[in-house]
Amino acid sequence: MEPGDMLVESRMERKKRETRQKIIKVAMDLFQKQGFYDTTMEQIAEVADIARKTLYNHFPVKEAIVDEYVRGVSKEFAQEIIDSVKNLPDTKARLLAALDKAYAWVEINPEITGICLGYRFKNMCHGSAYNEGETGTQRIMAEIIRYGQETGEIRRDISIKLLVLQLDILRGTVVMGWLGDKSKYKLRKEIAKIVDLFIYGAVDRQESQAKAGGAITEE
Amino acid sequence: MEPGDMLVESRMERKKRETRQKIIKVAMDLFQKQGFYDTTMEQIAEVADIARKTLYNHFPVKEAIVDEYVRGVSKEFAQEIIDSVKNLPDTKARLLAALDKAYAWVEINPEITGICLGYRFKNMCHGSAYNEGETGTQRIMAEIIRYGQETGEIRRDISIKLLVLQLDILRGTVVMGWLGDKSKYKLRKEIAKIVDLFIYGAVDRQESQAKAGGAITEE
DNA sequence: TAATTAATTACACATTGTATATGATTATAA
DNA sequence: TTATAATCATATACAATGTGTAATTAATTA
Repeated sequence: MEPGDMLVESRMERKKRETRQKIIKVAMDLFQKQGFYDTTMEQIAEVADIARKTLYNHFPVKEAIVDEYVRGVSKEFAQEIIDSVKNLPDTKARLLAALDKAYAWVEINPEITGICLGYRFKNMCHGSAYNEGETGTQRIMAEIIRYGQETGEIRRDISIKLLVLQLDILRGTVVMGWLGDKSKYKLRKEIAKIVDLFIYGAVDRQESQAKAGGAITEE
Repeated sequence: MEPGDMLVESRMERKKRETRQKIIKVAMDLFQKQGFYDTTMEQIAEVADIARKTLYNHFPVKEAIVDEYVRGVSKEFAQEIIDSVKNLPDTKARLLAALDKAYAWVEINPEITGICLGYRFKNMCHGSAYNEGETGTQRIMAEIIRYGQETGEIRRDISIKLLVLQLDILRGTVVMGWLGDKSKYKLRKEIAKIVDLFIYGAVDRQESQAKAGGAITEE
């Protein structure tokens, strides 16, 4: 036994993690090549060289593989996105810029995005999809909102958690809508509306609207 | 051929509708008796006295039965809820009262509610769950918001459709959260926060908050 | 009545996800 | 080191979902 071994993952834990990683890699490759719905768990197991039942031990449903993959990707990009919007003038600009970067990825991976969002929304009431661990996007939004609260721009009588939840849900909804009809909506424009609504609310505030230089209007 | 026959539904259409209604009734009875997940499509078909394949012709997945049932119930109650909140002082009070009534039903039917919301959220990008026909709850919220716009209380630079969508999603999210942990959250209190956030937004408006008599605070 | 259209049905099938028992590895302790 | 328990992988079997196809039945139209 080497020093610090009990802090590091044991051999068993490591092997398990390696299997998970391999499953994710194999599965995502297959999804990309032949589509999510035309790829069976059987096939994934075969290519990953494990039993089908073992696959189910790691991921209870096929969607869970996509979910974990997306979590990984978004966590990877979270910090650099946070850094890149830090110096923008206000919360609205920061949110728009951050979501804009996130959607660059979404536009390239529409199918994966749809699967993942559908899975998370469906299981929203169970811990797995929405409570276990913060998403990269959620962390980004939490940082931006926390900073907005510190600077006095965002109200402090509502918890960050609830604010992030609201924003995250709205974001997801817009993306889902866009996925259903990509021609109709311009993703960025829709997001701009939602962010404006999130920050200023549905109330009609003549004076504040003037101050903000006019809100986004519908065409 | 009797007069006005082409305006009325034909025999075939009527029989089809009757079959659908029978399926819904049979299924909901079974769900109530033995739970949603312990009821199979086979069993529903058997009790409804139709072939399993016929059942799938009417409802592509089991959840769709629940969805249509809930749509029916909510449409039934929509008008009377709208009427009952008409004379309240402002939009916020109207929304709270309306949602309060809706949640009386939710609290009695948690399983059905969860199934239905999960199904709608999952298929948000396809027409079926969120675009085909207005929900009762959506109609209620649309009416209240439209009235709020007329009286100048709610901003008019964002379409009713988008406002309703946002509100509907937030509502659904809160309910889903509550379903996952009924002990922790008081449904009404959570809703009150969400409605406040929806109307006034995330921005910190010192003067308006004073005017509104203080916003809802977290405990 | 005959022809056409639509719905129901029976049948077969691929796939999903679970339950159960068994073998293989690893961690823990005597 | 050996024994023991725990954990993961596996094989097998199974109930259920959802789909595709073709045959049958019912309803509409001419």
